[in-house]
Amino acid sequence: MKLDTINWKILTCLQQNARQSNTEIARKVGVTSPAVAERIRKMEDAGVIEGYHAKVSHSETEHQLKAIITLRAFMGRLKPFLETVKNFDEVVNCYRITGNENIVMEVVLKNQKHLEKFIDKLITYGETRTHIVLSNVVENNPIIKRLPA
Amino acid sequence: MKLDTINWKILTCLQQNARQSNTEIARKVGVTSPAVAERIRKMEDAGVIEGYHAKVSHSETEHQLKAIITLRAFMGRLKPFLETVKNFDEVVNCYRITGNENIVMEVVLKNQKHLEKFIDKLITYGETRTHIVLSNVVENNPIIKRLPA
DNA sequence: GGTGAAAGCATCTGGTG
DNA sequence: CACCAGATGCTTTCACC
Repeated sequence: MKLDTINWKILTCLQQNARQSNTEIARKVGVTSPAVAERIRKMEDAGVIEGYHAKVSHSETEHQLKAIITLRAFMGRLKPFLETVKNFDEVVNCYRITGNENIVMEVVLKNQKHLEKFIDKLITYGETRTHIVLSNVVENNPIIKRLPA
Repeated sequence: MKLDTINWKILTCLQQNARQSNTEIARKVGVTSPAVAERIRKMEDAGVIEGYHAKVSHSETEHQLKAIITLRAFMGRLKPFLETVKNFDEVVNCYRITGNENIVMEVVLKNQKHLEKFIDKLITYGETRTHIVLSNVVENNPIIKRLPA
């Protein structure tokens, strides 16, 4: 799908605050609200916009620990893991990757005991490496129109 | 902040689709829409809800490559990196972590040439390890009310 | 937390370049 | 074909219970 300047501006608005009204976006972008509504609908249909999600604080919901865990799956244990990981509430994001490890996960946990229990759950699938997150340097950086690389 | 069952239901709704109306949430949760509006406002003020963001497709915006890159900073180069990384458009998420590496980043790129250029930008800050993302196994798994660990 | 009135917004229609 | 302008029906917001 072709994205012109107006669509990029709309995307920028929606990435900043998805809950603002079409009218407000219309004012910022310089068109009328029906035009914004139609453009948004088309971008949704084309798959450019994949959804709108509230970001919920981990710390405010008693998940004090965040960690990056990599997994190097044992022979024949990758497939079972891929099916099971969807049911792990602790896993916020999980990617299959190239390299020495097969999997990298971003997990949120309540405390050290919770982390220990979670690593115990992984131990049958492969060898893990855990990195505790100290701080978020960049968080959900919006995609903006960029010049060709 | 104390989160009761109604607030957890509202959070679940907003994590699924942040752009639905309060009235619609009110119907699903079983209270009136002004009650929903007030609960949302309080959760925003308390920092439980950190924001609402449209999820924009990487592939549909010509960013065909996704990668996880870890960085082991050279002596005295971590601080300069932390200040610079905010300006790298390619970096969607960046965490400071414990362990052998100091930094893990999630980056989106247009193609291999773009990846090469990006790694060249990192080379003055430290030693990098790049893992190409093959697939998203779990993506933005919502936080739901969970029993104590 | 509910109710009801007023303001604001989304959506549909017809009309224009 | 995309946009604008105006009318209708929801939604949000506020005062009050």
